Amino acid sequence: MTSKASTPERSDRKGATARNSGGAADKAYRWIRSLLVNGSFQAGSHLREELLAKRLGVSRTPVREAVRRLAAEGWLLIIPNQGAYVCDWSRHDVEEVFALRAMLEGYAAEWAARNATEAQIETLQQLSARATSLLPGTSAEDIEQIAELNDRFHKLILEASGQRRTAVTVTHLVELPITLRNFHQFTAADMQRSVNQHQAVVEAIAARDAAWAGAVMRAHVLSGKAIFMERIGLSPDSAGDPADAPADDMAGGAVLAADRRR
Amino acid sequence: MTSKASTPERSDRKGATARNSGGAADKAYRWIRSLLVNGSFQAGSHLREELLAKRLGVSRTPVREAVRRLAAEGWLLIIPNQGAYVCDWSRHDVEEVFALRAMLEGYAAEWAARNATEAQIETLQQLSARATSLLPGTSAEDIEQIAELNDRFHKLILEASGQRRTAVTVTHLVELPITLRNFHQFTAADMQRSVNQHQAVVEAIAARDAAWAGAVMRAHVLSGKAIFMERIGLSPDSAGDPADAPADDMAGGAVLAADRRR
DNA sequence: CGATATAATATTGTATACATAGACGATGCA
DNA sequence: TGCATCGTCTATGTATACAATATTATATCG
Repeated sequence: MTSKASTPERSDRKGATARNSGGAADKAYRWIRSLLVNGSFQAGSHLREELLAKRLGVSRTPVREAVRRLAAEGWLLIIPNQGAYVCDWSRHDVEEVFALRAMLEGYAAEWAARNATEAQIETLQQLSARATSLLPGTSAEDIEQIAELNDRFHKLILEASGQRRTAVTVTHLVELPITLRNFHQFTAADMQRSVNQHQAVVEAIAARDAAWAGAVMRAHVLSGKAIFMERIGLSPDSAGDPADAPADDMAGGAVLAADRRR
Repeated sequence: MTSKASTPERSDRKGATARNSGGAADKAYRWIRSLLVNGSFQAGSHLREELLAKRLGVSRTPVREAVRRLAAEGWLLIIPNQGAYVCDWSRHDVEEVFALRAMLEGYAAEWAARNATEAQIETLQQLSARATSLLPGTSAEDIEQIAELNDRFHKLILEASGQRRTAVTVTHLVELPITLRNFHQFTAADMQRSVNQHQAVVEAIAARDAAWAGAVMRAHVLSGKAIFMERIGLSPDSAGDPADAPADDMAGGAVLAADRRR
């Protein structure tokens, strides 16, 4: 390892992060993913390459690439010679994702406590403070703002941890349940608690206490899971799925997924 | 979730596992991956689609798909409009991978202790026993056999855990460092220890003791890390990378990665 | 001689055409 | 009616052709 060969030095000019170019494939990727996040596709529906391509004004080739990528990230299930299907989420899947997030983000927080620069810690404090200042946060814009700050907070911790592979895995995991989360809102009490927990995470990292930071972060994620489950209409530990409104006909995208079969 | 729509019921006929078809794309995927595992490519080298395609006797299209998939799994780094480069592995990367494996495989072992069927436990015991019987295992075939049993053991635990997303993540993580591991052999003592640890894992699972199973598995993975680091020529906790023989010209495949640049 | 601009070349990205495999429906038969 | 087989048809899989972009070599200017 660490060969002397002419590696592009990794995160060079366009950087590893900058897979986001202006290409048609990336355009297709972002578009389809946004539809998945919106819930515009019914779970289990069959995505047809040509339909997507025509709708986007590109050929099947970049669409194929986007679809494969989304499948690798867990959004779609590809069956050979048959195509891509939108994954549906069992209660068990959701639980697994939160458990993984707790482990991995906890791990990242531990390393952030060790590796974060002073500037990064400063930024974390600012993000946390700004969220606090918005706090009662009943209006829609406030909620949007807090959610944005929340995202940046978590992303910065992943970055500060210096654990790259962990970061990309978590990023994929985090985005998946958004599909469902978007249909519900957090109560003021939930947000209060979340913001407080962020504050605690910052304290632990600033104190360079890895174990503390990890523990607080794990608690934070699992607390989020409880809220999530409740909002979804599932009690945090019972089975079954009562009242599972699929939130249909949104953005008119569902038509793309029209499935022949009954 | 759990929609009533006509999902292909997930792991149906060809199953989610059976992305391994006879298609050219899968053929290309397996071939390129085997070269990566063998270390036939020098780290940092540029993979040209047309070369790979010609060598395999297929067109660029399936090769492209395979390359993108390998990039998603962490083998390659794709830079837009520039192509795919073989990732090189820093000491830090290797450590992160083992840390993740310890977490995730430990988690899987916990769930295997809860969820494994009696038949699965029986199989685990058999795998462990067969490895024990091969034990001094000095010959090349013995080592090969033990490695094979080892793989099946770990895979079965992942399967028995019922944690699907964890399983696929781990599978990707596990395969990555093989690149380097293949160039070295475990000592008899190492294998003895590994086999013993497997035995302990089986015991814990058979006892349905999740905490125990998780702890033993985590210890097992981290023990493997120590062996790995030593074999690679890195002391388990010091920095620097002395004696980094790239093990060139293997299987004649390195020619594929001939890089113009100096 | 060195640096910069520019042309030539090579490689990736996208579109289109063709091949192949699975799905759906019709037909024949028990 | 129920079931199996066959044919058609749709969607995916692969190959090829073309376009756009990056890299390398060359030439020109300071």
